Amino acid sequence: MITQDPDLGILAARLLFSLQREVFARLAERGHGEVSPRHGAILAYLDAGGVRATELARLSGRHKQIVGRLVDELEALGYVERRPDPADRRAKLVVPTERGLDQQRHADEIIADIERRHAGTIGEPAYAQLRRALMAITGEPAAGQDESGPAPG
Amino acid sequence: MITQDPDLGILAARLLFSLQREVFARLAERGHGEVSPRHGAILAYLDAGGVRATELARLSGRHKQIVGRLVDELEALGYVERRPDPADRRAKLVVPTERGLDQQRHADEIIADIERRHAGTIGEPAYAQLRRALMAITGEPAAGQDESGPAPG
DNA sequence: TGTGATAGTCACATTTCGGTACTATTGTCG
DNA sequence: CGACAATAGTACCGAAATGTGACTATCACA
Repeated sequence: MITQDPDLGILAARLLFSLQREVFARLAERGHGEVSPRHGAILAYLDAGGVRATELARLSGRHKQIVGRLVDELEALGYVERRPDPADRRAKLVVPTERGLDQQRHADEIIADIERRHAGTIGEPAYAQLRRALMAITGEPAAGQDESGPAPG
Repeated sequence: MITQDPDLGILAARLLFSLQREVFARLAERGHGEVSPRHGAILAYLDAGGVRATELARLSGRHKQIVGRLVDELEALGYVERRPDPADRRAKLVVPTERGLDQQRHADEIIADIERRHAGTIGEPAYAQLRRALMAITGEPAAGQDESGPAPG
């Protein structure tokens, strides 16, 4: 419970928030200072082919109203646009713009850089195994809330 | 970016939020349904000897006003109490009550159970190494915000 | 064709958060 | 010893984020 032997929740919180801090700070240096970690829940799941809002809500674990609002903001900032889904006239596809794709490329680079640094800290094989272990443990997208709330006790 | 090859942020978010969901759901079944993940930032760092609010703010990465409010709530719920710090008359120690200690014991059990399950999934040695790797990578408490904000893109 | 379910949005209330300002106390430096 | 900057904690207030319920349009299926 103490810093000496932190529980899994503390470790996960540290991992997530230190990553968020660094990613968005470095994104800001590269001309993407208007997106906040809040938008990450959307940005992280964008696909060039477009994704439905409902699917984004499912993946990110947020309510669809919140997804709608985040998409509004990203649309106003020029990161995504809404296009009608040819397969379903009720639905709209959230598609990244050129700026959105640029953000995605930068975010990928930054995260890759961070991952390289971690690999350097604990060794390539250990890092590769960490990644595999995390993927095995966290099977599917978190269903409840995906992006907020404190660490468990 | 896609579920197939999720980035580190997505993995960290899944790990944290799935853990939070389960821990607090199971705490609710054990008579601790009034504490929410928000309180986790405090509960996770409580110590029977008492911790100063400023220290809790530093550990959890939250503003001291927020820590004050969370402590207010936990105090009203009977989980902690404020005692004057004999070493500094400005400061107060946040000390867990018997109920707070009970919550801590339950939370520890639940987390231990989850960790056992994970160890069963990927194997004891792999899980032990996962834990070591996480501790090595996440050196000190997250400085910025510790407990909220979406996943990075 | 009719019925229930789904995609998305609007509007409202509630909760949560961040910044400024303030008091009390401490430590430090002349 | 006395002044002054720094720290611990709190109160207040506006801003931001979230959650709920209701509504329209469209789809799927019987």
